Amino acid sequence: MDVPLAHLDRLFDYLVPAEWAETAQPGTRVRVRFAGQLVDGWLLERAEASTHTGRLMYLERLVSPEPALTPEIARLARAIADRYAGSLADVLRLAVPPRHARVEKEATAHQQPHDVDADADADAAPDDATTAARGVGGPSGAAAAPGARSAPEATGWRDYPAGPGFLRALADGRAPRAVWSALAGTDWPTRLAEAVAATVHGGRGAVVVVGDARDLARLDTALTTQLGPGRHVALSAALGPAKRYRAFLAARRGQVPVVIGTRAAMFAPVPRLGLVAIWDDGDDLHAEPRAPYPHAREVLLTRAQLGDAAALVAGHTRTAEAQLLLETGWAKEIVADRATVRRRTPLVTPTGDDPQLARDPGAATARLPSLAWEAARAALKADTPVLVQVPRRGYLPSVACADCRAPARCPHCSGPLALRSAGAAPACRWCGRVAAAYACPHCSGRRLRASVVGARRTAEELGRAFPDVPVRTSGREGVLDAVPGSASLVISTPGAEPVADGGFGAVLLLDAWALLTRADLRAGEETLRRWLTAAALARPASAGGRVVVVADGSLASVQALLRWDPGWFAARELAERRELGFPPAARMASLTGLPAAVADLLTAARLPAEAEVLGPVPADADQERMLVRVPRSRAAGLAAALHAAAGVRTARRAAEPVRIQVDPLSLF
DNA sequence: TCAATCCGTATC
DNA sequence: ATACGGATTGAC
Repeated sequence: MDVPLAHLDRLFDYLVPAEWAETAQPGTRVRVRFAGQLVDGWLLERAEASTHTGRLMYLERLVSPEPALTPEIARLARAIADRYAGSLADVLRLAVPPRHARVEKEATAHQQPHDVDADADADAAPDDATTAARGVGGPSGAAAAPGARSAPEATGWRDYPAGPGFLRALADGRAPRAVWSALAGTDWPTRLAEAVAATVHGGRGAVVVVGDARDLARLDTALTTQLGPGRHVALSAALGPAKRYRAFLAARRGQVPVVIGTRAAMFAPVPRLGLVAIWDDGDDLHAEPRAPYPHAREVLLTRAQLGDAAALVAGHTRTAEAQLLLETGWAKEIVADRATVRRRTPLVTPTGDDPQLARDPGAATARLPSLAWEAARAALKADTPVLVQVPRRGYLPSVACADCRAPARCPHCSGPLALRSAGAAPACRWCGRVAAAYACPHCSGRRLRASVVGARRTAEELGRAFPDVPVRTSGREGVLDAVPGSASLVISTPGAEPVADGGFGAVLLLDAWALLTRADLRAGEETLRRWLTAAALARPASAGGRVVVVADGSLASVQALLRWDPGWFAARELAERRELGFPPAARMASLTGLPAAVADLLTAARLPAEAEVLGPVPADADQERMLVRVPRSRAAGLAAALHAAAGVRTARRAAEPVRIQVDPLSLF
């Protein structure tokens, strides 16, 4: 029932008019009269009789006989609603794209026998399914359709001792679960495509989720190579309603065994799901911003669990959540041995942003320590491109002492000082106090400089330093996909780094301090993720690849980068979160709303005995935020209690909403 | 004692 | 939003 009220999050019985006795199947969309109004709903089950004692109403309308909601996804949606203290209706809105009647009709044509004329609208590929398969789960379903290529030799997985075994298990129809730490320079789209191909070869389907459109395009290409055309569809919110529903239907109807996409694809139905995979699960794009705010990794892992499918959590880095999967024994790691890691990784060197280096005559610009400058010069001289990672524009520029370069910290709370606008006095990003008369505690200097400057300015400075070299930028406006393997400077914000033909000769990671001082539980993890993602684009050390990170070498994130050991960092991170009682070691929920409303919800909630209520934490405007923490063993109880309490409030018509987020991405 | 009205609550 | 049941009120 498409009503947002928490206390109505349950099933309601209706009579099915005789004329729809056959067509009104589970999974179809219906319209019903509910409390006097016409509302949309899903037909979830057919039954002989109802336990409802009151009078039953008839279905008002069968919107379409298309069973868009499969039993697997219905069950998954209920599980995700329960996990995130949300309503089934909210999850279903995320899970099933809006119906597009014309697409539904036109796509029916594709199910007619012999209607496999791919040329009719070849430009729509790969959205269009063109295989001969009909129906889901039949003995000659799409996954085993004739014409499937034999499983390709997935040699790239041999770099990892557990890799070939994982692929064999996929092909054999088993359900292995793994956390994969991809090697630097690896062609990860091809590795993922190989895993998918092995699954498809074994007669099953797969769902793969990546963070953004660029990653999706790369995976799309790799899959077409591995599986041939027409064996998969790409789903993303960017497609637009018609294409999106067409791709969705192709998967739902079993015309393709594989769905790839951004998080919009995490609920995509595929016939006989055999594998779910997520690339770069630390990317915050995987967190759904709409209620109940499910994370793609959690949705996919729940699917694997419920459907007895294999799972692959992949990335250059490793999140604390992935580490927890390993430490609980739920998944096994796929990592290369140390010798292979060393052979594939660039040489990583930290360099402090200290005054000695800055005064070095070799340092041609104020921002670039000499070591970074040397690495760039050497790479350009070898006619290889240089990648410079700079913080995204729009970040508040943090400030440092202009004399000794020590980060300027708030005298009251030690938070980072930032310039809100040029010329204004710096203010603390944590407590908001304005530091009007700042004096550096190290050298008593009174002058401050912005330690984070926009990408444009960096590009200008570097361009001046290397006048004969082309400078390209990749960022918000204008993302580069790839650059040639010849000498050039590429200035990029995190996440927008292009790949370079043959790899970058040098990668410079600037302004680490801006990333590391973010007031966030995940700051360290996120910093390492961005560094490894950029550094993985460099050539191996043996081919001259160098990475210079402008940060203090004693920091854990820097250490992890130097050693190229994301597993070590993740274990450390998880241990720390265990100690502090933070997710994923504990389960947390945040409640955001007007103080009275939040208090009201907490009063109504019958929280598990172990629950701790923390806060309030500052939130927007007049809102406040409370955190509730329970041990992982009480996670289900916490979600149930919060959902029930939300139900009590909606039943009472409490006007002021409270946003409930389980495992919110940021806690502070 | 009974009907008209009000209020809270469920919504098949 | 609307409909229903139970409680409340006021008139006989």
